[in-house]
Amino acid sequence: MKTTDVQDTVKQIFTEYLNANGHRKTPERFAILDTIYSIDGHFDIDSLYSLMMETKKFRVSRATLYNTIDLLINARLVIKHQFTNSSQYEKSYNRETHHHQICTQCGKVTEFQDQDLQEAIEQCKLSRFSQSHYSLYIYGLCSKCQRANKRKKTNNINKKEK
Amino acid sequence: MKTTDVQDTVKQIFTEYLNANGHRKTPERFAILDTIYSIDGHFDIDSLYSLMMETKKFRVSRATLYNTIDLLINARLVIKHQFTNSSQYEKSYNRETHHHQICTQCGKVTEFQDQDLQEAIEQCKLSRFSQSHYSLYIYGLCSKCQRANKRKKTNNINKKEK
DNA sequence: GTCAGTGCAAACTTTTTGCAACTAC
DNA sequence: GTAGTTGCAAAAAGTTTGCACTGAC
Repeated sequence: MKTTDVQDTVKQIFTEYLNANGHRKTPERFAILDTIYSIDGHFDIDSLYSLMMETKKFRVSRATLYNTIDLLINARLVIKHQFTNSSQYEKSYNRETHHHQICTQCGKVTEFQDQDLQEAIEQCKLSRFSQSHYSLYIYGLCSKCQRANKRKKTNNINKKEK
Repeated sequence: MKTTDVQDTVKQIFTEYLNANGHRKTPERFAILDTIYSIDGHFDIDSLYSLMMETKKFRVSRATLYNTIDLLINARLVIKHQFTNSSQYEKSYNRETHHHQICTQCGKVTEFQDQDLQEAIEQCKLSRFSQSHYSLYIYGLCSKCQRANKRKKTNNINKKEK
């Protein structure tokens, strides 16, 4: 599916969602949806705010961003993550399911895919619970930080570390 | 393993960790460790603070709670979660590996176990990344909220909902 | 005695809320 | 016209920081 097709489709899904729930179709809401679906990967409220100013010259308040993102989450067009203190978001329509690996040292978040794992999680039967979506976060050290630590350890050969 | 054994063991692990990293063994730190290992399930800073006042009559500042919990996370005795805006913690030594299911409506967090799933995740080979721990959060509706929604839908049979 | 650790309060960051002005319907 | 939305600013909530005092070593 081309990017433009996705943009159109999500716009349509959002329109239907707004109609179905008696919400208004304001220009702010569609500008936000559009910007979000132009972003690859994760973003937070602040970077979304800046990006809208830069690319669309469209100024919306942070309050509206929070409000609209809530609607988009309910419409299943956006997923919210909380790796750190501030929330991160990402578009969710027409994206491959993926998992996240997070470096506990530098905080870098990388995505990866694993078909088997994905199936195992989706197959997982939960009693009295209707599964809608999930997040798998794997914590550890990225290769860069591993190397950095190895260097540090060699330099401080006397200093015992856990 | 009995609870008292666990308490003793984690105290020993923490002592070793503090020694190895040149930190002091203050009474605050051990009181916090002790209280945390008396809690079943998740807790946040505020409830830990209250609990220490109630049960141990031990008053520590929030700043110290944050500091000490960071040490405990590094010592691998505590795990941090961020389901919501505020961080939640849980003891991690001698606990069965478990996953979390979170109700997107009422926010209730339940734990469950699944041996196959656990193995699938641990086996998962990540290129250039050394896995230390992981979190699997499954979102959906708990049975209570499912029933509540069903009732609501029947009452508003005319109001179309997504 | 020294310096890491503590308590406190202030600062900071992120998110929510109240309200007047605006606009989609 | 009216009620849902928006922007703004203030408030709230959670966490971090600076600093003087304390106590583990």
